[in-house]
Amino acid sequence: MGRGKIVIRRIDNSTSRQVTFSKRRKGLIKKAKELAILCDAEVGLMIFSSTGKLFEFSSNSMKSVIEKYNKSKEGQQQLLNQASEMKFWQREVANLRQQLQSLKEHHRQCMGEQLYGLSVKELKGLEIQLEMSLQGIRMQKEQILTDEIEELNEKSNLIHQQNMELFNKVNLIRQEKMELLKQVYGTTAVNSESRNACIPYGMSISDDSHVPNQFQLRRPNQQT
Amino acid sequence: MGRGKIVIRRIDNSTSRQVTFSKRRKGLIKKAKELAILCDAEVGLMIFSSTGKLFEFSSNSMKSVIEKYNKSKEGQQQLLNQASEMKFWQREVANLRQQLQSLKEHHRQCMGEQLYGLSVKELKGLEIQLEMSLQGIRMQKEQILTDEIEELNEKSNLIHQQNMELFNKVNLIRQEKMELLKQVYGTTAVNSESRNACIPYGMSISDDSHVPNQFQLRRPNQQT
DNA sequence: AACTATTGATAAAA
DNA sequence: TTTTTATCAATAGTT
Repeated sequence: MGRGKIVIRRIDNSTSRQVTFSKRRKGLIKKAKELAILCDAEVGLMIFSSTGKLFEFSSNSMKSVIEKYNKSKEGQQQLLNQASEMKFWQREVANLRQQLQSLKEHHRQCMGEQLYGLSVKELKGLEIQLEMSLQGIRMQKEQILTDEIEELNEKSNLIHQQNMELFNKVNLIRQEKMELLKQVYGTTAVNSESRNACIPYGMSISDDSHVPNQFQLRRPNQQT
Repeated sequence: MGRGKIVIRRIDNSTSRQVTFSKRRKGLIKKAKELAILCDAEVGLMIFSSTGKLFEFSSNSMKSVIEKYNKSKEGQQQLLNQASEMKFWQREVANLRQQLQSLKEHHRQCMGEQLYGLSVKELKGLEIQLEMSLQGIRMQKEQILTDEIEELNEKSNLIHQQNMELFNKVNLIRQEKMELLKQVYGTTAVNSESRNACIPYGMSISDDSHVPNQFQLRRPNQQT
């Protein structure tokens, strides 16, 4: 049908191909429409050009045609698989919601709310549970505090030791200095200087504890 | 193209319609095929006869054509809707799982487990929370017990009252009987009978409480 | 299903 | 792209 017969193979000339596409596409859609009307058929036609542009015709809606197609190919096609997968996720959601709901309720009861429906026995169970929990928490708390105090004590001991060493060093140096002064000026001038002897804050030579006041913490085994 | 022109409307004659369907369907599919080859296009064609039988042509696979179609109609069509709905449910599942997870963890911490990462401050918070919960639970428990005791006391009072009434009735009847005996036999025979007077268990006439022993329960306001 | 007169589709050109 | 026009293909009605 045309000025000459053609063989059915890809048209090489791009322009010519485009023109033919336009004409034949129109014709195909027209014929599809006619078939649907004349023969009371349901037709769906999708055409993508080589550049990806979509042209379509459907006697009703393309959606219903595709649905019908998928239904017709029942059991093996994507749509049904998707449907069952969707059901799976929906069931999963329902299940999780229920779990969450019941856990929330239980948790609330543990927190002393919504107790109205519970029996004395159930309440007693909750009470015992909470007492045990409380005990665990208190033990943990005390453990942490104990550890902290121990650590602080060790630090304080270390610092005190350093302090004592420095103190001794200072006294040693002063003594050496006094010896030198004695050699230079004689004995009288030395005694007045000893009043300014270097003594750490809160510590006297007669103090036997050898621990400065600011580090005098309670020992762990003395606490509550 | 035929022996005569026709108008495009549903063919009334069933046989004629069937024949035309067969011819035009073949032609349509042929032309679709030609378009696909000549113009390097992707074509999908679905035809349902009025009796529901499916005829199809697709240049590649119908599945890929439908997928391409849906992708082309992005956001509005069924398949994508299904995909996005699926994504919604999957997100919902992930979300719920996380909620459940964190609630479980919190609950476990409330129950005195998995306390290793918590600070003293957090532990103190938990402790206070649990103490409050415990208080609530104990109050609820005691409320129930109090209510039960009150109810029992009311019941006991009622029963006791009935008991007293019956007791009085019995004594009245015995008195009447004694009067009758007195009239019949004189005074001597009567005294021996009075030893078997009907007295309720645990109750004597001199007992001022008027409450039988088995119902002597602690009053609610006397308890701990 | 086959035949054919006729119409409709379209290749090539503009 | 669309129109024109010469030709071929599709098919309506018939057998």
